[in-house]
Amino acid sequence: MRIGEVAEKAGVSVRALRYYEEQELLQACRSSGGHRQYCETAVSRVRLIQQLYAAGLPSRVVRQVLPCVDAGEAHPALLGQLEAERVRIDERITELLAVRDRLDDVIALTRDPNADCSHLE
Amino acid sequence: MRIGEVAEKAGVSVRALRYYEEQELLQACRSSGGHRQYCETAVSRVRLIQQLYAAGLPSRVVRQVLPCVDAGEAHPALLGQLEAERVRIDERITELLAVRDRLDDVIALTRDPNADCSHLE
DNA sequence: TTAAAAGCTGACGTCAGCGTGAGTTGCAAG
DNA sequence: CTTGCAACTCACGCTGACGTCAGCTTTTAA
Repeated sequence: MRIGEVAEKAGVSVRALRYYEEQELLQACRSSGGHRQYCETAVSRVRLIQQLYAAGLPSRVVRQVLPCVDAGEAHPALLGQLEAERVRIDERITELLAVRDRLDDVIALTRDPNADCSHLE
Repeated sequence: MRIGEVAEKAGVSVRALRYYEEQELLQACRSSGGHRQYCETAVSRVRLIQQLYAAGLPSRVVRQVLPCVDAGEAHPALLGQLEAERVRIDERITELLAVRDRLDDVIALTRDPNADCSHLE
């Protein structure tokens, strides 16, 4: 596949794909003319990268995590970092749930002034 | 309270508090010499601001949302935006849960090669 | 009273994840 | 062959939430 097709299927920009390669997150071989050639798994790989970004991981961490997801295992040193990231993600989830509840209260109160407001303050 | 005390209690930098004031997220009256004076509620307000930032809201949205949380209600126009933000937060939570499960699988496999790997690929 | 600590106001620096030209080349269709 | 889109490589720009340094003033502890 060529870069434009991967970009469209994965829902990201061409620029983003070049950036991922620069960050060593996504490999591509080259045609004789220097054009990038992606294999079929590239699309799901890009989706995974996006997911990890969405989880707040910076690219240097993504770069370390990706091979582990591929291999299904991690070096002991990395394992600690993975667990730390897991904790951070868990904290993010907890925060997001709290904020969501708070937003829900505001929305509910706006619609019905007698609604329960257990999460406010 | 003075700015240093608020910063310490809320666990943010002094610079951040000045930035919040600049963004009109946090008010402070001034002493005769020009030093900021915060009321007691400032600390929890800062925590709320941090929470909203953590939810991915940019400061212009936080600026709109804060009075609604205070009042427990929102203007109709804003209500739509709040609901949109709620949806976005919900999506983030779903993504984070997926990534967490994936990380869990890698961690589990690393510790025990026979573990279940239902979330990988 | 005086020195240290804490605050003040600019204003520039940073970092990540791309966006956005500019100028050049590859490649498939007519 | 040539046309025209798609890709290529620099390389600078942008945005947001602060960090940080400079130079000066206020407050507080000794």
